[in-house]
Amino acid sequence: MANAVADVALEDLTARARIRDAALVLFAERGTSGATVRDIAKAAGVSGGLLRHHFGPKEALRDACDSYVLAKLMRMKERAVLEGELANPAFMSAAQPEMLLIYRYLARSMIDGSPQAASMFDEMVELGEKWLERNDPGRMVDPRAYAALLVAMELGALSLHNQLSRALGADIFSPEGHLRLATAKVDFYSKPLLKPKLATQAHAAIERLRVRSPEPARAPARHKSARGKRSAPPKNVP
Amino acid sequence: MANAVADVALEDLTARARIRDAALVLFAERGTSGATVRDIAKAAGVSGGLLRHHFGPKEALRDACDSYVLAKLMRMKERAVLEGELANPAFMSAAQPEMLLIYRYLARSMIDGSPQAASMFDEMVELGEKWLERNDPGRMVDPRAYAALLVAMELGALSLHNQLSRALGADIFSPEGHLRLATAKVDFYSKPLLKPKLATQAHAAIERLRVRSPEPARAPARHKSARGKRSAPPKNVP
DNA sequence: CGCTCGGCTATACCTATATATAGGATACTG
DNA sequence: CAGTATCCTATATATAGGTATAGCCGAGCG
Repeated sequence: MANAVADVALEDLTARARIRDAALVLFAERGTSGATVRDIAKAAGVSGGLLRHHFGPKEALRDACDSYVLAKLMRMKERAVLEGELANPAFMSAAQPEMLLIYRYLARSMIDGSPQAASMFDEMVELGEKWLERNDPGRMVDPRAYAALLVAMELGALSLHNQLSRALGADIFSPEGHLRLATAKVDFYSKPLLKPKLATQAHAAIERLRVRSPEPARAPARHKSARGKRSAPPKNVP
Repeated sequence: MANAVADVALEDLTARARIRDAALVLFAERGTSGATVRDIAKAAGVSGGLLRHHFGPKEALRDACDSYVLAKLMRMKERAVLEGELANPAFMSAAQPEMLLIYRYLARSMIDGSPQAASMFDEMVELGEKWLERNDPGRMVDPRAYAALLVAMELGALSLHNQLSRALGADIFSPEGHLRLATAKVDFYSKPLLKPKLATQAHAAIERLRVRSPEPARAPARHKSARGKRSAPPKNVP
């Protein structure tokens, strides 16, 4: 558990800070419902009562963690305003270990879905959209959606760090695994999977769907699901 | 609540199937620890005892869901072998509503992390890697890592569907939201964020990090992080 | 009819967990 | 030194939730 930061060092020596740090770790690892206050207290080396004394009910502890992470992100944001860190594959290199924890917590809380997590997500989307508009004005057909997708994918991949690490054979938070992932990220962000021709085809296909009755695959009213080239008729499989 | 599929209609009328379907939904929504057997039983309209009668302990129910989803995916795989669905932004259009549920369950179980989820993830990575090798042989420097990242990002974005939907102002599983997301995906997969020059720079930077003893880019001399009982191996790196 | 058997409910546990309170120890202040 | 405010532990309480069991009921079958 990383102690927080130098400039709040004094407070971070307190039990309160230890509790918060332990909560960050366990919430990040197991989620809100998976982490128990007892385990958090034990991890922080204090009694459950003290935890309650400082933070009150579990949800309040959770909120405190959210606020802490939010503040951290704000500080980080002002340090590298709109530098395009989202798309910079080296941005994780720059992060201190405590920042990795922050990001893991962030990714997890996005899934659990607290109100603060929602606003953090939106904040990041906003940031990404502005960055897009500044660096590539008008290149994407829907910058907002693009930014949202970008953030969701980055955070989503992060929240799957366990699977990712196993598939890669190295913890993506270790130097080795991280470098390997960074390489893949550069490829990912520089070599388009869809070639222009395919892309225009795809856009056209989407446009066709958009114009048509916006009833994608669901059963259209009365008739059987006639549409769709692969409406699988009753095959009999157990 | 989508009943499973037409082609197993008979079995799906049974309470056992209703329980399984309800479990799929609740596990997908709240995760393993967040969903209670009581809630699942209530959602299925049966008693808790019957649930236990059919599936035994909670973990076994969870396993049954995993197996079910795995089987579904296998069937889907054989239907569209290596068709590149991962990278095909329209692949979700083709999916029936029940498939959406399957994917949501999949994404969630990746985070909770059962053994079966792990093998499913690996399977998808394998699939993606083969597809890469077939369609763009030798284009990516590390196809394995690339495929893993791709899968993690796709599934990760899916697992953040709540945030994504809110940021977009439309449920990404609704026709409207889905189309908007599909458009963004086409852009995402066709318009590289990193231009070639930047990409080579980034690759070079990573290479430098790889040879050197990994030293974080901006590591301001920080005084003792001594208190941490973190394992103190030679390389102190993010 | 009387029997069993599988699907099903109701209910009884018992542990884990969140919540709450009482009281001890320590430091700081007058 | 007395007092008190803060930090802290130990313990109690209520509830939730996973587990387990006893028994009902309707269908098939001799």
